Amino acid sequence: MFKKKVIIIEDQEELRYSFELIINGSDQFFVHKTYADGEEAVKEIQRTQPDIAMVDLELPGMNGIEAIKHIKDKSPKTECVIVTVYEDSDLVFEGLKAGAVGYIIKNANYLEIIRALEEISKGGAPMSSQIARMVIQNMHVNPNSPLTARETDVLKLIAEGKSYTQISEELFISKETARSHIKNIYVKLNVNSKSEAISKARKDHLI
Amino acid sequence: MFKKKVIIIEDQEELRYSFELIINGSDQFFVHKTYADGEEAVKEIQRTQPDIAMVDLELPGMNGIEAIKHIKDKSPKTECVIVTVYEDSDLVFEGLKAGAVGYIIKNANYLEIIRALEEISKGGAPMSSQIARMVIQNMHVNPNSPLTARETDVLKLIAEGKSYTQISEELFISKETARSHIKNIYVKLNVNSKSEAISKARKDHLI
DNA sequence: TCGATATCACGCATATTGGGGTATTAATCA
DNA sequence: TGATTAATACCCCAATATGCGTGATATCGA
Repeated sequence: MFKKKVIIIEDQEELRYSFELIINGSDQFFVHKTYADGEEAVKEIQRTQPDIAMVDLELPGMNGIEAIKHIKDKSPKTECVIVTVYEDSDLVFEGLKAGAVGYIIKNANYLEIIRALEEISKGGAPMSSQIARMVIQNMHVNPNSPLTARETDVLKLIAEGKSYTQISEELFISKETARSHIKNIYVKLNVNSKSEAISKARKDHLI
Repeated sequence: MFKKKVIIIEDQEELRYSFELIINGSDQFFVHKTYADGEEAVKEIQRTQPDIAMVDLELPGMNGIEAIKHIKDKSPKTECVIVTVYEDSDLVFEGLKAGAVGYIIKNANYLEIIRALEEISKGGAPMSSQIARMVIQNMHVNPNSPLTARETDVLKLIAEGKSYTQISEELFISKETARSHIKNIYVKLNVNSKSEAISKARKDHLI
């Protein structure tokens, strides 16, 4: 079995070196190269095509989020893992959205780092239960919706891009009834267009 | 320190009993009551107000998803944790959306169960790295968007519910230019309304 | 340097949507 | 039982969005 190729993007030299030592000490991974900034790593990414990129979020110049975006763009198979000191920052969240699959805290020990890389290798995602909670919270639907069940049905169809006519057909009601529901939805959500309703609904996790 | 109140909703008697034994054996949690179906648990939930509810997804009658929704509705402070045999089913995903904060597999051992409950207690979310990956995958943005940068800007504003006029104002372009971009977006996404564009964009994670 | 693509811009006809009303029925609840 | 709410349905008119056309400029890569 081949060792997986890892690159490290981390501006703190000490940390960079210690990660490198730990990873090169394992029998499943090896560090191909380390970088002190995102620019150079991104420049070479198409050639290097590493299996895993460990990316610090707080980088000088190009930040980690941007680096992750570029990496996933030019080398989609590379799995990015965030390296950060912060436990529950929005930055981590943004990094995950940009394409990272998990994160490692900076003072992780030998075992935690290797275990995280192993999890990535077998298709999992390393993250603390706190971050997991944050992510899950973000996908919860609001049980205290101001909308009625029927209005929620209609709103879901709006969010699927359906027209008045299509909505009325799918719910077996007249077009005018669909409109009535939609008008009520607009009043309750304090909006006045379908797109605004979708936006508000997503923001408030109503659907 | 008070012990946390736990209820168990699980139709398999053996499993129900073994969970109960394990949890009652801990010094941080106690089982207040166990249920073989969702209906009865939901009926009593307002009175019982447990700290944690362990909910099987494959229940006779009312399924686990519905049970979770009702529980979060009538006792929002109760943290629900999914109990299931399946590792990466859509059901788990639905359960998380409905309000669960994590999940436990049915053949988890003593330690895993207690650790999961502890994580919930301290505000985390217990889940396997596979489920975590699934959840994260679901929030990734697609780096291979067919849209240009400008079109993506426009699409984001559409998704925020902005009208042609508002979009043109925010981007300092004429209304007609905004329309041109939108027309191009519609062609590329193969849709013909703003709502449809939003729907497609979300499905394909373009924004 | 040619061709493709992105960006910007205008007009007109038609379709869809939104604002403001009104009204009936069934169910729920105080 | 009387009041309230949800769900259903219709009308008119104005505003907005969409379809189809046309065309200019700038940029980037073959």
